[in-house]
Amino acid sequence: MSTIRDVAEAAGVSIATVSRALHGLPRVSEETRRRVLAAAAELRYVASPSAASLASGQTNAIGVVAPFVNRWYFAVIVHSAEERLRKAGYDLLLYSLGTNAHERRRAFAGTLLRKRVDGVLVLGLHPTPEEVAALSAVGGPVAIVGAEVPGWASVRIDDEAAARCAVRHLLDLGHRRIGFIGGDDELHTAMPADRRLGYRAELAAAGLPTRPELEAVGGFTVTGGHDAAERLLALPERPTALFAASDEMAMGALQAARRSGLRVPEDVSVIGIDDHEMAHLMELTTVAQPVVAQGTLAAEMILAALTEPERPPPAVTVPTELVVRGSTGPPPRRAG
Amino acid sequence: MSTIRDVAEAAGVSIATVSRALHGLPRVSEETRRRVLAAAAELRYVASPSAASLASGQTNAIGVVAPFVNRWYFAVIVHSAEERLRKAGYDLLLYSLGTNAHERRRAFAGTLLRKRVDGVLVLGLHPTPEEVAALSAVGGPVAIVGAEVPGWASVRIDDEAAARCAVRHLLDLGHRRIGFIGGDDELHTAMPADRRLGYRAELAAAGLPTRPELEAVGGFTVTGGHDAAERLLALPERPTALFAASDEMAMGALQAARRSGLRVPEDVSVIGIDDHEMAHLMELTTVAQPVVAQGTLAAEMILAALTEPERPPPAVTVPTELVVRGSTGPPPRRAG
DNA sequence: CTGAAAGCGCTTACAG
DNA sequence: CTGAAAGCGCTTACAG
Repeated sequence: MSTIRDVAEAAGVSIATVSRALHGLPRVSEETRRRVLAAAAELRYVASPSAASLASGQTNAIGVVAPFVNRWYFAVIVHSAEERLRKAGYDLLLYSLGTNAHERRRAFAGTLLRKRVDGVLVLGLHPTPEEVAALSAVGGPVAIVGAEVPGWASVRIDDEAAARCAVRHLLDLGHRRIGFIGGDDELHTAMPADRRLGYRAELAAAGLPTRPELEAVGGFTVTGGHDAAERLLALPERPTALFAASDEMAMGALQAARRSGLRVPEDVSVIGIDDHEMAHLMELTTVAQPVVAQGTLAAEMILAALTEPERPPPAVTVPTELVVRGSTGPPPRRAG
Repeated sequence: MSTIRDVAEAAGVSIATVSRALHGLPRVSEETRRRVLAAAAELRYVASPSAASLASGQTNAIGVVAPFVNRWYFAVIVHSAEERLRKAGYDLLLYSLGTNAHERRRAFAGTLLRKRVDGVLVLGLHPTPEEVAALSAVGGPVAIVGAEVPGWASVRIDDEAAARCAVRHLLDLGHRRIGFIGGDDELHTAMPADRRLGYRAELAAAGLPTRPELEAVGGFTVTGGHDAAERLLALPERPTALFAASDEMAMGALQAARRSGLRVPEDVSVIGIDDHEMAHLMELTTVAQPVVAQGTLAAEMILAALTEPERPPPAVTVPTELVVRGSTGPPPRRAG
């Protein structure tokens, strides 16, 4: 492994000049720059990131903190953010916390990230005020996807509006008994109450009461959605439609309906949020959100903050859109 | 941000002693160690990874090179590998190459990874001999998932055997006209010819000829699988069963069949490979592979190689298993 | 335009 | 058990 010293010798200049030439800094003659680049290429020189970081105070790496990467939404965001950051010359350090409270604490306390990254991207987590303070103390800019945090750059959808849009679609079709499958609000791991609030608000706007027995917990997983739907569909007064706070839960609901011998949408309608890559396949009606764009945008927010630290961090809300497919229709006659 | 010097002063010792105490090295008195740990905690000291790397020659980071992270198989492996590596104190640097040949070259040339990681995990790629040589020159141990490379640790399934198992299942049910949906062998991005070879071999073993018109390219995506199936199902002599080299392509095939007005499995059977998390949901028969386990195992292989560099790298083949669900059945009467 | 030198914050023989 | 010192490989004022 060659070092900057080897390159300097080969090019017949000092290491300072090598550093300048390689970084494209001014005040290096074209002739010298050429010699240095040739020598570096010849020796297959790659600068040591550790040494460069130590000397410059920059790591050229961004940390991504997410609860999972093995779930569609997070995987897509990580992928698109990585692509954007790589293009700007940054590495991506992955911190997937799982449901491990200990890891979560370590990550947010800064133990994991301090002195290691120039900025942080937080995905799908609602940090507590203490966590926000701790992560902010890490030093670099922070951007968050899926929530809004004062002082941080953020990009997200309007969760309440998305939920209202879904419920309105069902109301427009004539449904009046609409079940809700939400996440587990205890965990603070994903958008918490907003989608539930939207569900209730839209019902209220239509003059319909909120019925606790129509709300179930699906934990944002396919299986959780299935089980929640199973319970809702076994109710004496069966709902004619189910609104799930994510497509994965909605897919589970689709399966539960089929297994209960119910036809979709003739007997029961199902709608989700996301526009998961499989939603099309399953003919699932959903409120689509731009996932790739959110990852790219968040990455760009960090890059911008790195360049212009004094700019106030932007808080962007990206639009959602109702995508009607085959899983929603009018309620069955006898129920309507 | 406090440095080791601050801790040394607070504890009244030298920085050398602080370093030893913090690393749990011997030859530090209990009393001193306690003082150092207390001072470090008090100051919220976190060692600079850059400085530590520069001085020790170790980065405590592992690079993961994969074509995608936004596909189920890769996302699951990255997640499980990260979990295992984190536990051992290693960071995970993500390099998702996409289909970008330029990025692929950079990654394998070592430009991206040299001096940056202690080891490399390669996922779902079949590196060329030159790439193998280049990545090996990066220095640390390399483990690969999904292929076997001389000199590298590896974990994978027997792709040919898995394919034969799937085809045998269809043959046992009585199918004789079996279509194949494979990846794009040009790309070298995933398991290339092995699953196709298994398909042909099992047909041959049953005394059936290989028919080019029954083989289609699905590119390992849902959409690609859909389109490939559409073409196969439009054949004058329609196949009674489709074997897709991945579950995602099989799911696309399921949809294509449905759209063509064909019932599954009454009119056409469909089988995949993977046991994707949605396979259960779609009642898809498949040859299951242990994905989480492969990620964990590969991570452990790297950790082991880091500890005992002289040990010859292991090459492990993990077992697959036929999971029969609702998407396969006997061929329709008139065709059998 | 170029170089000598200080310094980034650690680890690690070496000496005691 | 502990410390002084060298050294890891860069970047960056500073001087010329």
